[in-house]
Amino acid sequence: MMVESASETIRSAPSGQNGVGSLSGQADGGGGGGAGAAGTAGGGAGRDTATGSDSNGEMSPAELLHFQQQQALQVARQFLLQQASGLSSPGNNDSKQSASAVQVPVSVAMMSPQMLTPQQMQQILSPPQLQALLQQQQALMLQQLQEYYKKQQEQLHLQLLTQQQAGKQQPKEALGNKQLAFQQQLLQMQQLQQQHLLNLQRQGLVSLQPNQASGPLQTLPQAVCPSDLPQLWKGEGAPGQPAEDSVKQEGLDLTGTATTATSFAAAPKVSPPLSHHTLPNGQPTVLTPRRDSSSHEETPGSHPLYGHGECKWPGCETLCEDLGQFIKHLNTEHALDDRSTAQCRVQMQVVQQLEIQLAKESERLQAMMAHLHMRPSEPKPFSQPLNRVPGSSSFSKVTVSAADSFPDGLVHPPTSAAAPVTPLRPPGLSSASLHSGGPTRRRSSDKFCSPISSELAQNHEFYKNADVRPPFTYASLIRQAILETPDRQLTLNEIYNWFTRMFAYFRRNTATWKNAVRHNLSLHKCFVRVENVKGAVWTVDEREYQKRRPPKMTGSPTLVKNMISGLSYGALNASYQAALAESSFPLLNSPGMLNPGSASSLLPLSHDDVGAPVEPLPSNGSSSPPRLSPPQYSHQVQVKEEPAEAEEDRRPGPPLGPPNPSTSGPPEDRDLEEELPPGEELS
DNA sequence: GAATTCCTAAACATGC
DNA sequence: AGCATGTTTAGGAATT
Repeated sequence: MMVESASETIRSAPSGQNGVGSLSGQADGGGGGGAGAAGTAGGGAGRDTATGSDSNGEMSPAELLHFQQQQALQVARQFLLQQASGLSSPGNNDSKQSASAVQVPVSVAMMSPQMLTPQQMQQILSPPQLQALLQQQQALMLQQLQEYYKKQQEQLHLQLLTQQQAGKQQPKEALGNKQLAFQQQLLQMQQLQQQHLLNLQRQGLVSLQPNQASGPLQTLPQAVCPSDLPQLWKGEGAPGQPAEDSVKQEGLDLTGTATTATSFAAAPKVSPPLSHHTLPNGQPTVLTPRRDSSSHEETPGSHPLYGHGECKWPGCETLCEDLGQFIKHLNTEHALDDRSTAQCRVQMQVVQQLEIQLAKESERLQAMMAHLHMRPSEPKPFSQPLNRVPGSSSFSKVTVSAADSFPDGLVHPPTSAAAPVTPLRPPGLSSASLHSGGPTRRRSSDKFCSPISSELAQNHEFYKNADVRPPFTYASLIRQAILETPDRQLTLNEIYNWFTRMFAYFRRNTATWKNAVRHNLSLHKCFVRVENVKGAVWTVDEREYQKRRPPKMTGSPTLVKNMISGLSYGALNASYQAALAESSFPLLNSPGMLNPGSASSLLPLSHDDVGAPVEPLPSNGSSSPPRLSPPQYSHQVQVKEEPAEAEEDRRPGPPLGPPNPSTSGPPEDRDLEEELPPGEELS
């Protein structure tokens, strides 16, 4: 009877899982995105008319972003095609051909609505290739724009001077407008760069790409918001419409353009780091083309912006009978003007978004593969993007450790009783399984409390950022939390904090797991409540904890099997959900599961990710953390082996700990623990 | 099928 | 009253 009502509430509670809810919410957004895709066609169809541009302008930011992302995907797709066919094509191509080959994707982005999924893309195209392409495109466009703006600035300056001297009646306004437009361009460009930088920062890219990040962009204070984009597109939606109009509309908030100009003038610094990349086909990056028309005019028989009798300029599908006509069209309609540059700018952002997305997905994929024991046949392709994107280091961390531990399977050799898992043990997860959620079982590591510390150490970043349920029992987690502190005692609230700090999973459904924590604290004898100066604290009675560990399961094949399968599914499920969410609406879902505390965690993470793989950093790592600082230390303890972890379990008191806990901590507890260590399963 | 473990939910008590 | 903290009970699920 009571069960009924209880089960009802239970049902309602879990079903309200935030993650799912948000995901579905975003899925709805995806529907909107689909509409945005439809808007692609609509925009293309209506492009000929001014109303078409207006309809474009009606797209919501979300739709627009989705739309742009689709464009970006097409970019990659196009590039794939080129890679597959174009590169091996007749030898009539010279470097120019390769140059144009690079530009094709950009310009063809709007072409076909159907496209490859990011996953498909990644399967075919190696991330470094795609990345090189994207970066090169950015560099190209950036450089073009920069040169253009420079010239414009000079011209404007000259004009301004001459006009001021000659007389100022009617030209004043026009000039003002133009200057305004120019300044607007600069500002927008700057904002775009800024946004890119922010994106990178959010993803942790910056820390690993000091070259790019060290540009003048950092000094820019404000970022462009997605809502700016519709305006942008609106402005360029109507080919015939002077771009100035669109610029005028938004020219009001122009301020401080002087600094804008100067900062922008320094922008070229951004491109050099990019320009060193070579094309996937080995051709060096082309830096010279200043206007697409000139650089392509010599292209024999084809033009990257021309295909199927249509102009492939984004948003333009003008029919051109032959190449000559197209060239004319290109020079007239898509000359180097505000509109074209604006379009270029948008495209640039699309590419940037794609780049970020690609990095994310690559990480995710590798994490998935790591969990599934599908060792990437070619780790190399992923290594680069991964290095570039330490941001979501949760995955890169797993990835890295996976790569390290896979070859030998010894990095984290089965410690103690958990040994049987060896053959199938997931790289980053030494002995436990992941659960996507719910009451599913089984938290293996509880049986072998020792592994949990190393487990956590190894996958600290993963658990911290991925919304994946840790494979440990509440009891073991609580114990771990307590033992991690120098004095091995925590208040309830501190335990809570430890949970939320260490596991993204516990950042939601707080009522549930907090209740469980309290329940466990009360239920298990191994947790002893001690009245302390600061109130009640909880300690671990190690003897009791050992006692309650049944010696079973040490080699149970079935359990191990279940464990593994559970892991695979759990990890896959969680990652997949996250991937779905993010891949579908990367621009829309920000605060998602990977983000909690992102700002605070990103910086150290990126750094760690770089060093983690090789860093031995054996014993001190997990045991030395000063109070309340586990996040900084733990995941580096990569190679910590059974002795280390056993030791840690035995005496979680860090090196620096012994002095104070010996006196401050609950005496009885300490005694117990120090006498007990031999009982650890390391035997 | 029983025993055990773990998880989740909930009711209740207590103190601030 | 509201909240945090503890305690206890109950039931479901998985495993042995």
